[in-house]
Amino acid sequence: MLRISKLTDYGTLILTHMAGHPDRLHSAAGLAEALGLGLPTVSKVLKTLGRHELVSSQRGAHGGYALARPPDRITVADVIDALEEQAFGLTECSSSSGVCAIESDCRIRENWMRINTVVRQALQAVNIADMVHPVHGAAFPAPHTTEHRMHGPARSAAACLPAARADEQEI
Amino acid sequence: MLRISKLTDYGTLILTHMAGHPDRLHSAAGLAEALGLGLPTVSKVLKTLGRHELVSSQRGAHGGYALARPPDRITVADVIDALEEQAFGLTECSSSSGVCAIESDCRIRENWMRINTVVRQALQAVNIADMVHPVHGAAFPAPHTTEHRMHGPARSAAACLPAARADEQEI
DNA sequence: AATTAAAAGTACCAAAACGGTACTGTATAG
DNA sequence: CTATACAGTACCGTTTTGGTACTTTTAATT
Repeated sequence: MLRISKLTDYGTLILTHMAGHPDRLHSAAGLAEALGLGLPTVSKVLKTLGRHELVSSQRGAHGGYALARPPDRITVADVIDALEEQAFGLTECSSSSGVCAIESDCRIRENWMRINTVVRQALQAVNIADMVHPVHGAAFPAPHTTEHRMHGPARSAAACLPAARADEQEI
Repeated sequence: MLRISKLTDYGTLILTHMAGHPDRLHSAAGLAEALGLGLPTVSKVLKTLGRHELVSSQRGAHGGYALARPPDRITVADVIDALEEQAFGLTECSSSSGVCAIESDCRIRENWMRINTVVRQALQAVNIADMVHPVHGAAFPAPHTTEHRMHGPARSAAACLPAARADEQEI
């Protein structure tokens, strides 16, 4: 679908919130309350982010989470990498051998790799610190677009979109 | 998951094949055979592509499909737009009103819109004609990357990837 | 006109992914 | 030693996805 999962959206939301208050430690419960998300969900996201070393955790009473690095060193691509992995370590493609040999069209793969690289670079260019400040200048690359059919993450973003077809969240 | 759906992968595969033989009309059956895909699947993809005016169709005996425009005017973004739509015209976000009001964090939405724009531009920069020719020069923008963990579409692309974690297909 | 080739439309179903929740375990502060 | 808060695992309902079948419409050929 080329959409971003809700979990990823929550992740950016959470990290952005934490980046806005770098001083204190954030408990999962506190974040859940502040952002209007379910505690188990926030917990799950934070655990995953911790596993990928985007946040550090302090257990026990008065524990909580903090950003593992300065927010300008956590990119959107990092968040996606952490939260989109979900499951499967290898797939039918590597097991069921090559059915694609037909017609030598497999150079398309090379092209997709290029495309992915490009997209990835776009995502790497945006970091959490950028997200904290409302977009003002030309902070992001290439601002002028003609047709920007937007979409919007799930709760945070999409919840307040204008109208029909507002979801979809396709990039 | 930020992955591309198989249908979209098939779409680029089909269009690329057609672009390689611009002379003749292509029947769904012929394409299915040439690319090693199921006829119903190819049929479905072509119908959708037709609905979005990326291919034109000629019905009846000796009918078939042809590109609706020169391959260099069909971008990957076009293909994605056509094939990723699948279903839902509006979603919970527009119906269940705003739960996101909490904490004013909704400026994140604006940032996501920016990000999406950037990604979209990357996808708009690649067209079907680019896919026909094996990547040679710096045809695509920004080639040099450090970490390009690839993945790969489903049959065409991914089917011949190296090893573990080869799927995922995340962009 | 009949037949045949081929696209168009609709509907359906199994499998997988997503999103969310619960439960149990472990560490730390007071 | 108790309350707090993170860690891990497992589960389940819902939605998407991918694929198939069946019927209808259009056009060429004989």
